[in-house]
Amino acid sequence: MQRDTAQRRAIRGVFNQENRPLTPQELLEGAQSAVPQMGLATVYRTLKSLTEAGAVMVVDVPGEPQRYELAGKDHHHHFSCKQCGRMFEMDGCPGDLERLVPDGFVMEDHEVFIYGRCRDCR
Amino acid sequence: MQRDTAQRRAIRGVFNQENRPLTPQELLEGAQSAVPQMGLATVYRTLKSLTEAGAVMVVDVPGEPQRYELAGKDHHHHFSCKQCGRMFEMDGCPGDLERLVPDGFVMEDHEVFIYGRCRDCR
DNA sequence: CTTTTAATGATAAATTAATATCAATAACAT
DNA sequence: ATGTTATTGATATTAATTTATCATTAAAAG
Repeated sequence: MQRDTAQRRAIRGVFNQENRPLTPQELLEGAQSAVPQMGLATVYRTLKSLTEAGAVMVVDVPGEPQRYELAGKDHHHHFSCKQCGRMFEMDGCPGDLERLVPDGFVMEDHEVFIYGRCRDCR
Repeated sequence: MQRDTAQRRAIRGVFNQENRPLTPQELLEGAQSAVPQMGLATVYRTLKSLTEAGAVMVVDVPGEPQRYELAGKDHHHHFSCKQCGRMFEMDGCPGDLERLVPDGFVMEDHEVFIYGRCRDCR
């Protein structure tokens, strides 16, 4: 059976506290305030099981390692701070992307990334 | 001095012919129809010098290796075909992305990726 | 045609991210 | 409290991409 460990509680805690897409490294550092000896392998293992269980989603970011965020959110996009490197969620959607699609091409999905300075860094 | 070689002509030829963001592997395969013995190192070396010269730009794609495209084009975004894996350019821009940005955040840049089927694959 | 040396091809090495290994630890059913 | 075994931490390994090495080739200047 699946066991309830301090490490997993810590990782879920970081997701709930930060509420933004996190890298395995960010999760490790965040979880280490609760479980200082935690290793990176545990983060990856926990991410794998949470992803398979449908509790978290992978976010592929251009030019960066994968990030993970809690599943079940409304459709949204992401803001990446050029200064602190953190990624944030933005509600909503540009809409009307269909007009960008060349003739004969079929749109099935889309991603929007905005880059700049976050509230703390500007 | 910089020498004019068959390899460099072949790589520039692939850029001009395809007119879309290409991976080093795609460039290698395309250039090998002109210079069959070309190696991947030559592609990377040529990309580095073309990038430093400002003739090509890096395109970071979510979850994929870097691609390269000719510099100096009008502002545009990219379409990625889920079937053949090729990436295409799309003129234009959604516009009005500012309304997505959270209060206190400053937008400096943006990227839009559309995923689906290209004309050849649908 | 020679000479000089930038460029190439083949391959090793470096990077970075993610997974596998395995002895030690700790959840939890009894 | 005890035994079983899922989980962990440390580290090795794999995988994917990019860069470095170096003997050989060939561009172009004289």
